[in-house]
Amino acid sequence: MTSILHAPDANQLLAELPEVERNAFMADCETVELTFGDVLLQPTDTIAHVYFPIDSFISMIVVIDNDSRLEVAMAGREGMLGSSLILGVAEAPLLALVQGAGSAFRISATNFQRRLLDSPVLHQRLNQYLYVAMNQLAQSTACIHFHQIEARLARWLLMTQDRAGSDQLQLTHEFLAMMLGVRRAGVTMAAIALQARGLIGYHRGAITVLDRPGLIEAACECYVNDCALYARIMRP
Amino acid sequence: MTSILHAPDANQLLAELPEVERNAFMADCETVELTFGDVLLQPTDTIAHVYFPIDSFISMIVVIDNDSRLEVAMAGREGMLGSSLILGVAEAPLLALVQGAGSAFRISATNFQRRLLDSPVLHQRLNQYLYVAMNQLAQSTACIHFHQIEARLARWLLMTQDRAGSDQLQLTHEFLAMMLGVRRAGVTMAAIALQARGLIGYHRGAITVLDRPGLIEAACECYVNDCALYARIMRP
DNA sequence: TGGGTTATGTACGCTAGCGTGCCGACGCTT
DNA sequence: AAGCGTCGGCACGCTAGCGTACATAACCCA
Repeated sequence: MTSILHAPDANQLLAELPEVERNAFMADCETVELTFGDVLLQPTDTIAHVYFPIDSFISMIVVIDNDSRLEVAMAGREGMLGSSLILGVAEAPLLALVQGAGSAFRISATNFQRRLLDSPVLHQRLNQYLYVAMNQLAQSTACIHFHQIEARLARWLLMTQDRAGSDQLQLTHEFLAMMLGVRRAGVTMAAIALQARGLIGYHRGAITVLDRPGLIEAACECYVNDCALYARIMRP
Repeated sequence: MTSILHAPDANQLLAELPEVERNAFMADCETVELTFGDVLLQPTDTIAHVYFPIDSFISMIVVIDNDSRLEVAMAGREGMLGSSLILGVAEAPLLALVQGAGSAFRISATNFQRRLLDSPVLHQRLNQYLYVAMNQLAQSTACIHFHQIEARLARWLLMTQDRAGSDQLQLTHEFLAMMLGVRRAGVTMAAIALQARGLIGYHRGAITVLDRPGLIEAACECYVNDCALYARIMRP
């Protein structure tokens, strides 16, 4: 158990807990495989399980006006799905879609809430995560409003690369368009521009990050701001 | 004390607590007057006081790229300022600006945290509020991205009217432009359109809501969605 | 009463991104 | 090897909103 959690691909919310609490928590967890495209939660669903991704990652998406979609948050090994249960609310606010296949720890809602009560250290760490997520959500709102597609795409690819732990990403322009809330043709234009600058390469549903520092340069500052906020709050 | 809290203009997060908890909480509160334009918190400030508006209200604003601003949340008598302390994080994520002058209950950060520990009922209610605020923030992100200025302006006026408790609002187009993250001239166009439909009237910094149902019609659905969410979670 | 300040109306050219639709190229399947 | 579905490139006209700037009008104070 301990070995898994100390592995580079363990979930970061759990990995840094004191060993006693971690073992207790893990005893209630099972490891599940998530497949690309799985819908884990729909808005207003009752949350049955909480997920802690290991090498998978999940997109949280707002559905508005029946057919518009926009990704507003992402959870990979640095985060979790089902965070409203930390607040004691068992309702899902957003559409949760598996965006990167892989494994995750899963715990039932009732066991999760019991563990929260048992372990103030866990509770406090998850509260801090919630603060970070909320803050990032607010910053994202402004990012999505003010920044251009090309910079937003660059930021999105960086965030995805971090969570996928690979510089090869399986994504179509169509899918990216839904995430960013823009036209598919708009993504194509932005991708062409990034490719022309030698930052990425792509071919039929596979994007490769070629120049990560360059991509950070091309992205808006929101990417580094997000990273800095997480680091500041989660690793004091 | 009780009379104040049962008055129609008491803070709704506190008013519905059991009497014992409410009295204990109120003992640590003082009533303060907030003036239009006061900056109560800057991003990364340490939170010294938590505010529960009575007839005042506060805008929470993201500052990005040094000079762009965008309001992402509002707290009036239905809400509070300093909610990250509910999570045990004493850092302010956003710029908090007094947008409607009036009074508020104020409690020090340390007393607030003590009261949270003492009163699970209070803690739970504030957790629910945090869920609502987070959910509204996510919906707002999509609203700001997809909806047009005119509909967003209508929504914003309705939200402000609810919190001001008056159909007379003291606002310039300039100020509205900052809130909505658009040009002043864009606000003028939208205001002209709403006025032409007989929904509002205005004159040099004062806007009057003339036809509230019509304004709800003109606003995007986000307004009624927000109200419904608050009602569903906060008054079961 | 007059001069400055503030709020609003309006106009100009410009750009990002929209909705749509079509075409070609790739690659999987049979 | 042929056929079909998927993916990406591109082009069309269009719109919302931008940045900027200037003009009018109301109000405030001296």
